[in-house]
Amino acid sequence: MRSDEQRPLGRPRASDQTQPTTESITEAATQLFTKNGYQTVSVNDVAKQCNVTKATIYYYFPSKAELFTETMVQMMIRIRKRINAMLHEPIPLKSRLYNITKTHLSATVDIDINGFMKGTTHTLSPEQLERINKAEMDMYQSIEQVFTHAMEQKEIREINPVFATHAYLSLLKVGNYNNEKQAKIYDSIDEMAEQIIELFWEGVQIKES
Amino acid sequence: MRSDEQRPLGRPRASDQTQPTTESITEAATQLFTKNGYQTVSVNDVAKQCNVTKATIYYYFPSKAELFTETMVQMMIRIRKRINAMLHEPIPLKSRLYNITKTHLSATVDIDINGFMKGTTHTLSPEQLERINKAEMDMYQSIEQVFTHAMEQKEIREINPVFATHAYLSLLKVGNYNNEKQAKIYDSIDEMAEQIIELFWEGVQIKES
Amino acid sequence: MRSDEQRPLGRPRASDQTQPTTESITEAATQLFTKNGYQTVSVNDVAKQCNVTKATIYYYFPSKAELFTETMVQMMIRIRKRINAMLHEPIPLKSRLYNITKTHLSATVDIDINGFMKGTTHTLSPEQLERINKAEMDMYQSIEQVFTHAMEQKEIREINPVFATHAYLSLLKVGNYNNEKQAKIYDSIDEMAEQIIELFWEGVQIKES
Amino acid sequence: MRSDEQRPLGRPRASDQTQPTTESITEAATQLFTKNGYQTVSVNDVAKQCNVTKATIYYYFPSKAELFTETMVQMMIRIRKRINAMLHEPIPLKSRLYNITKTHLSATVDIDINGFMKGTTHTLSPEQLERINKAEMDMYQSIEQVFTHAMEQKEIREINPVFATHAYLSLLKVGNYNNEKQAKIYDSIDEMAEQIIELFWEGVQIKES
DNA sequence: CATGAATGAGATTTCATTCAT
DNA sequence: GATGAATGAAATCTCATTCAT
Repeated sequence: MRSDEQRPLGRPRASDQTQPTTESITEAATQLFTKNGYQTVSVNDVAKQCNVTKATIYYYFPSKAELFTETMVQMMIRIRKRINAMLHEPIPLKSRLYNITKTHLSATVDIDINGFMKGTTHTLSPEQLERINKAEMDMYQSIEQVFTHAMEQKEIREINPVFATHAYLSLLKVGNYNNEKQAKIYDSIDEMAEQIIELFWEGVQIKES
Repeated sequence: MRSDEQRPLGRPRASDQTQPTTESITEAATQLFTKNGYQTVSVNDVAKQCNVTKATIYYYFPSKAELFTETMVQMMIRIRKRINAMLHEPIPLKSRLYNITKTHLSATVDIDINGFMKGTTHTLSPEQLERINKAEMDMYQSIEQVFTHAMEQKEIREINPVFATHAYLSLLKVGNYNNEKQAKIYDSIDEMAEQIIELFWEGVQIKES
Repeated sequence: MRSDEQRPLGRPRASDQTQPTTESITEAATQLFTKNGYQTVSVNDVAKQCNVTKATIYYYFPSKAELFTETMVQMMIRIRKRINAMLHEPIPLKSRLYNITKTHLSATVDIDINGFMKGTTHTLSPEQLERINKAEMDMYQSIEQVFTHAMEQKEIREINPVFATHAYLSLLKVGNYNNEKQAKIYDSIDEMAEQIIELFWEGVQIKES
Repeated sequence: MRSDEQRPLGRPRASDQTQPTTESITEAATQLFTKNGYQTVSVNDVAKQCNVTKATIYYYFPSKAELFTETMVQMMIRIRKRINAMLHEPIPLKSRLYNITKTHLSATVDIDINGFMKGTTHTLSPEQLERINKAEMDMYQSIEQVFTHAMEQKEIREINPVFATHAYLSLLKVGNYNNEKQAKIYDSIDEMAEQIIELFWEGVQIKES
């Protein structure tokens, strides 16, 4: 179809292979879904973004809902891994959180699950909702565990670890807000991260009486 | 569900009016949009919820986008007023925040603007986006002012008031999370509010050196 | 509703009365229908143009189709009268036709019945179509008679008078074309009229053998 | 009319294809639009006429306006070609015009552009209007050139060729009128054509003084 | 006399999905 | 493995029309 760029004969070299189709699709889907939400993004949008046709997507995924589910779950698994790695470095908890914060603020994808789940409840099957939910929970769990551990070590004060986790992640989103709106709160990611950690850390620190 | 109360053509008799139609529409729209987001909710959904037809909605609002915009703006104005009133009671800032938190957690509507704005950027006109944006900013501003004032009064530590505002509101959303998911973090709203305020307050308090 | 322009008390003076409502409606309708055709013009368009509401139009006319029919018929009656008057002045036929042509070219309304009747066949009732048809025929008839008479007087050659009529009116429309398109054929109405009559007259003249 | 030949989902089998779908669509559209005008004809009407669904039409044409534009332009190109061919046969101009007239009167499609353009100005984009306009102009141009040439050859008298063109086409439409109304002017197409050419030719002939 | 409120039917358009190739 | 062609269902929006006031 693109006759101007004739492909040479023979098996293409490995380096020429850019990416298996499934991956291009998932990648495009991740980007679009997290940015615009489930309803707004059409299967065609995803197809265009990765230069295939709608039908190709249906060759790999049985439905839009499934594509979304898979995409979301995979994304959360990736995020969990990334967080997990940083969560177990041999440095003080505050520093670990600081690093995670910085990494997250520089990442393009958003962690605001609730945001792009808006309005999927009626469309996704219970089983799919459950899978996403599980992935989300898993993502939180390692953080919760770290908080629980830190509490035992008296590194932080007595606090519901689930609450602490959500409070922390919630504050992370303030950083995302920073990116989207025209009026930035802080100029640099570093400063933003520092302020977030500062507030959170004071909030969960052991109170000196 | 429809045929039991088939409304006749033409103008309805004046007698049994309980609420002006515009209000029923806005009310239904607020509920649906905040719960499910812009794209998911169809004009027909709104119509059904308030027992009128699609056409009636288009009689009052020129387009879905405009209905959404109006609804969001009005909602934010209401929230701002409510917050504003509580923000200026003659009690310590921490108590005022606690009250706001409690009120907000018991309210049905959500403050997670970013959430239901997902995917509206392509659909709403720049002018509409701007209106919503302004209403959002206005909503934040009074909180910002209170923080600025509190800083001057040495009630809280030196901190960017915009950041403080967003951090506070972000933590509020942890409460909404509490409502939606099956696994509640805390059983009572009071406890939830206490924990939120506790964390936030420690985070912004003047540090004793 | 327009509080800035308070109407004085008492019965308004006769001169203040601008026009009976029916007439404003017919006038507006004539303008819009002839310019844009039946389907394109909504009842609301007509209402706006004459500063009343849709309901008012329905107070005077039972349906859009009827409004259209009435409007068209009245318009054709007016045109017929105008043509008729000029058709019986005591001057040579060629001059009479020239005058009619000039008058018609300066008039705003269009005589291209077929044009704005496009697509009304399915919408108008047979009876309404018939009324319009009759008015159209009546409009033509007086011209036909004049041609028949002229033939008897050997003022023009033997020719089917119905054909002559339509040929003449057809040529008239060339003038309307002149108005609408950007590239005018002739600058002045006079010149246009002259050329039309010249061509037509030569075409129907008695051939000198 | 629908249920007897319920077409299954998906791509149809290749075997029994008589005509590419695009062509069926354009054909149906040409017929309907020229007969009933833009506004009256719904996309569904076109779809039904060529036994596909609305969605299929939108698969090939991005909008109704575009379908209309394409249809009109293609039709005018076809007409132009047909006229052009006859316009350059090596016979006297009067005979060529006679042939064109006869052919046109037997054709089903109408040349009355203004007629089915009624009310499209507000709906079509300027670019679409421009395309149609250009096709129309192109259609006229070859006729104009022939008249200009004939004038130089003293085959016809001095006359504005644009005017002559429109006058000729206008007279052609008298023939269409003949077809539509119940009361025919002449019984046979041949006679109609003769009369039209007779009138026109006398009208543009060199005057013997 | 005139209008505001409401509706039913239908128009245009989008989109997830299917299927033969 | 990938795609072009086609569709059904639904969404947004328009409009002629009705009716109580």
